[in-house]
Amino acid sequence: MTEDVRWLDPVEARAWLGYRRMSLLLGRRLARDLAQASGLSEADYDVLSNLSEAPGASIRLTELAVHLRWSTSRLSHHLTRMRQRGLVARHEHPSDGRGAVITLTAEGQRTIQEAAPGHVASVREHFIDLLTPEQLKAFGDLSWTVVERLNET
Amino acid sequence: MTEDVRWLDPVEARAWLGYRRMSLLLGRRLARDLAQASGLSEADYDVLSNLSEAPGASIRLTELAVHLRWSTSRLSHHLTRMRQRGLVARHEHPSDGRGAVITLTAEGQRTIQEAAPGHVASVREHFIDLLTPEQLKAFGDLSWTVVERLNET
DNA sequence: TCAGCTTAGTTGACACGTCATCAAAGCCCG
DNA sequence: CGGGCTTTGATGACGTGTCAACTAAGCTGA
Repeated sequence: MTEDVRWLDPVEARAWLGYRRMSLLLGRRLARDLAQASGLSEADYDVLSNLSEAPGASIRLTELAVHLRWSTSRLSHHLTRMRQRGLVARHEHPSDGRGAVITLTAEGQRTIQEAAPGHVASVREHFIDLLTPEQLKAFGDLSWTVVERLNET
Repeated sequence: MTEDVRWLDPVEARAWLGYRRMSLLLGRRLARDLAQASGLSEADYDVLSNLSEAPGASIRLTELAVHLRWSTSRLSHHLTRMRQRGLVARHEHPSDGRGAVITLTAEGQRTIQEAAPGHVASVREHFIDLLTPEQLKAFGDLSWTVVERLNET
């Protein structure tokens, strides 16, 4: 039982720790900004913005889950909470008796419209505007490489 | 009340969506791998590895929280759960009556040692080994730029 | 000394995400 | 048609992270 583990070299370790720390701090910060400004969580924001881009602000639950890369379980739980807050509504599907069609309520519509400018500003302040165009391009390439690999399995 | 929001241009939007998606998928995947291989969460792993690097595998709670960039509340909750599983122990501080000193138990020691090789392999498989040395360097620079900015406030 | 401020850590309530399990409806093929 | 397989979505249990409130101990200066 010999040790043949390839530990991370300094450059790799710096990148990995940088990722972990950025992820932790950036997520915390954006979540806080968003919650204080509009009472939404990042999850709420993602649901609402996806919904508002759907034709008719209306989408099948499973389809929304696919767009978000969420499990249907997660989405179902989350929609229950959002529905209780009046941000979304659930309707029966006209032809599929199992189906749930989700729509944006007027309040959900208003909430996302009011939240978006501040959220984009926050994303700019803490991420986008700190990077050069070259860095943004490189980061886009890199992140989608990782994502595509994860999508395979 | 005119709209002067600077929305994201295509390059920016690609980088931001790439980050969000990578964060979601990579976190989910690594958490799953780690949990299946060793029954640890990423949070557990971070606590144990920080603890094992501390002199005497022993550290003050607040100091550990600073290293991890966690709130003391989060750490206190988490240590309660980890202590119930026998991974860590809590002792009184010799000179500060308020103090909690955290140590790694033998089982915690063994668990982190067994978990580490697989976790590093997983990090390599889904992240590090997908990138060129230049990309790793660039990503390290970029992520620490973001982190340093977040540390300021 | 001791009153008031600060620091260490705990706790409870709540939102969140995962997994496993389930019921109901749709589908497909004999 | 009808029996099984699949798909949709809901649900309960559980571990996690946040915020606010709190206790207790240490510290500081009149």
